[in-house]
Amino acid sequence: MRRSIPEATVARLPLYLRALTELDPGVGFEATVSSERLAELAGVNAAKVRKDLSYLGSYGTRGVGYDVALLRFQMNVSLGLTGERAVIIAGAGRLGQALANYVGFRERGFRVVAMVDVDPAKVGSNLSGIPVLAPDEVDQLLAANDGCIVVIATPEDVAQGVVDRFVAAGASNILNFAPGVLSAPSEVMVRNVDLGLELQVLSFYAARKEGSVDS
Amino acid sequence: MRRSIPEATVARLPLYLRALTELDPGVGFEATVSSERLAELAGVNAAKVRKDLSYLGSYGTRGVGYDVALLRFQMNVSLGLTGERAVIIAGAGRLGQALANYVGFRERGFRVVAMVDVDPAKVGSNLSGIPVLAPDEVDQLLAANDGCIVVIATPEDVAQGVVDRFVAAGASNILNFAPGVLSAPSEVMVRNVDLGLELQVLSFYAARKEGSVDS
DNA sequence: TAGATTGTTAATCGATTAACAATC
DNA sequence: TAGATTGTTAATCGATTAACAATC
Repeated sequence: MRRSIPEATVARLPLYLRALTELDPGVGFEATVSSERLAELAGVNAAKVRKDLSYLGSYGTRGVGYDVALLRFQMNVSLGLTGERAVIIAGAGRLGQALANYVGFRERGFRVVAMVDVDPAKVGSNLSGIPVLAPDEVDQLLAANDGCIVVIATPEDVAQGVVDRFVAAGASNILNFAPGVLSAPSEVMVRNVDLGLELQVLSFYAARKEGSVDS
Repeated sequence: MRRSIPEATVARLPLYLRALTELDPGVGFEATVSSERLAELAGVNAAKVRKDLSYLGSYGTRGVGYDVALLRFQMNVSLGLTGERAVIIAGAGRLGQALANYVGFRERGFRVVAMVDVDPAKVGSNLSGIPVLAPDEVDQLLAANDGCIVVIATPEDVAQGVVDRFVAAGASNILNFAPGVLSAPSEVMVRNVDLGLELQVLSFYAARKEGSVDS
């Protein structure tokens, strides 16, 4: 029975992986790293690093530190990044296409295998080498890509319907770019990236700075 | 002396604004709303709603609820959304262009006034009606757009330099899409959206589901 | 052995939520 | 007045961090 890892910890694992990747560029460059140094690279507290890493197992050596290559490997295992992971993008509009071509995905071991769109003018074509499929091919697509991640890049008003369709086809990991609250069964992991919300939060702080000039 | 509002609360204000906007579609449709109902629409706890809203001031009436139109207006004031707010996008690549055309920004009162790029082939042109400027026009651009938000959509390796340049020109609110830890003076608000990180977090949960099948 | 650093416990902190007095 | 619902206090919860025993 595995302990469950706090979501806040999970969200920091990619930061540690990035730091480890920077430390491990060649052969025997920096063999070990302390929690202190790793914390500095990831921009967090050293105690937090040790606590987070202890959830993954005991990969450090007291008095020495963490073996960079080993920890990096284990981190990849924990994050399920040992092979290539398939990504399917719902919505082949501007955002969908930008995401499909985002090099940051490929660099991190993700492969966009298909886009799905309702537009008959797009279906059947290849956009930057990525095939565009019709919605009625979703079942087949999901069956062929076990453990894939579905990215929702459709207009807001159809997002819930699209999610329902993908969940029915077996999707269980969703990254949603459409604004608004989506509902999905609790065993389906949904992460939301709301670009408008991010701007509104920044607008709040911008307004605050303006406000404090006078009064 | 204003109380400072917790960041977690600030991040929820846009959710409340969205809910209020749904409730307020015409004249006298739903005049008031209870914290209970608002909580349901925003997908949070009712006590949290009341606590969050109390930071903005006392806009409710005991026994009655919140006046939808009034609260919506005050929310817009708090979020600095009473006028149009300028957005400047650094990087006119695929992601930058997708963001520049993202309708969700315009719908929420943001206006992309310019993109900035180093590519001489793009500088001076209009991409979807948005002018592309050269880096040496940044000072002028920032001076002309007080309280603007700068979006970093450049490659990772130049992001820090771009941030430094914009901060020197007076930018104080940054939405960063480049992976990695950016440094900026503490008075500059930086929010990070790391698309690769989001996928890695989902990959973690996907791996977990696979793992629990066997073993 | 002495110095360094992990892994973990215990203390601290902040955010969430329940409860309720205030009051419409 | 009775019922409803806010605004706020106090209790709870979980996450962060300091501290230190274990141990290389």
